[in-house]
Amino acid sequence: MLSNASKYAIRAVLFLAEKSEMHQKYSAVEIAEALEIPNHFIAKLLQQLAKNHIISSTKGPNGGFYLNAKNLQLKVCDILNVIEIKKVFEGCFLGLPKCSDVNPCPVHHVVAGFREKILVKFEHQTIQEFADEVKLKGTFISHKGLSPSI
Amino acid sequence: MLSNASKYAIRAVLFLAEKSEMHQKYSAVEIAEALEIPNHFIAKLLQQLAKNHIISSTKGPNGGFYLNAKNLQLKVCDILNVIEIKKVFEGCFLGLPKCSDVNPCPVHHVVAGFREKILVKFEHQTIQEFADEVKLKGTFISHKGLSPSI
DNA sequence: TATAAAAAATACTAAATAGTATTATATTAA
DNA sequence: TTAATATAATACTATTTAGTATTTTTTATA
Ligand code: SF4
Ligand code: SF4
Repeated sequence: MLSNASKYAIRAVLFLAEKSEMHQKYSAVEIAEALEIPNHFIAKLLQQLAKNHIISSTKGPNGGFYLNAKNLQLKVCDILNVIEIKKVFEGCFLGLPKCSDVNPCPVHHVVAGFREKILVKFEHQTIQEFADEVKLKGTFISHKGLSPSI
Repeated sequence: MLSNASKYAIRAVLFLAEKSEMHQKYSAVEIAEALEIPNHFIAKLLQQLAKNHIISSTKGPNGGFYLNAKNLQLKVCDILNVIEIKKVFEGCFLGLPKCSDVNPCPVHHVVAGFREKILVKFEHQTIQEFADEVKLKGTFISHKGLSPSI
């Protein structure tokens, strides 16, 4: 549903959000290692995000990526709008035409309901809030030392 | 979420299910034209389905693809098991590790709920039932003459 | 001001998915 | 038994997504 690129980007931003209180910067390499994401791949994504002012960066020694106060108030879907080219929640789940509540397909209510809910989440929840929720609930964003559960 | 291949396959089977009362056979070309799907692509998918006994076929003049009574009692997910290589509903939506109800990610309940529901649909609803529901509710499975709504 | 650290930019390879073309085989019916 | 029709099989090309490598630019600091 989401591309690897989008998933990586979200996790990287969550990582930076979690660290944002310390006002420290993290290099692409550090982030890649922490999240076990391909080094150069995440670097490219971070650059795209920085270019679009979703995250912040400074070059040179002691430089790196970080989130400022403004970044933290952006929405989760702002990340997706940069990384995910094709709109994620568009297009028919079954490739059928003319979807509507009038002539719904057998999965209409399940799919439409899901899309509605996840979209509201992504459009309304700030990166800050998202990260806080992750922290509060003890969700792991790093695979390190964990065997995959799914 | 689903590949084009899976979507095409489902629509093709729905098409055959709808026609199954007439005990007529349809060539790959006819199906492709009716559903506006690439000719050779759907032919290949139909062959795979026939090989795995999800649909039936006969060669030669007046041959073609069709569904017998047994085919109609198969489940929708039987189609996906043939076409979709990687399991559709596995893997974390956000690429996070250790998903569970104990430490849920911010979209856990939305995603887990959706997966549960759609999986139940696909595993329990027969092709016959699926097609009947489509017919009853007037869902379009062909794009012909329709401008896309989404 | 030289050096090193890090982002930024560019260019590339690999793998997966999507789609096309060609040939072989089976079946029916004239 | 030959011709036509349709599936079946094989092999190919194109596009998208994923991932890698190399070079350039910026900047802190020694
Ligand atoms: S609800 Fe059904 S018809 Fe509508 S977009 Fe989703 S799968 Fe397609
Ligand atoms: S519920 Fe959340 S943590 Fe679990 S698989 Fe889905 S996205 Fe990942």
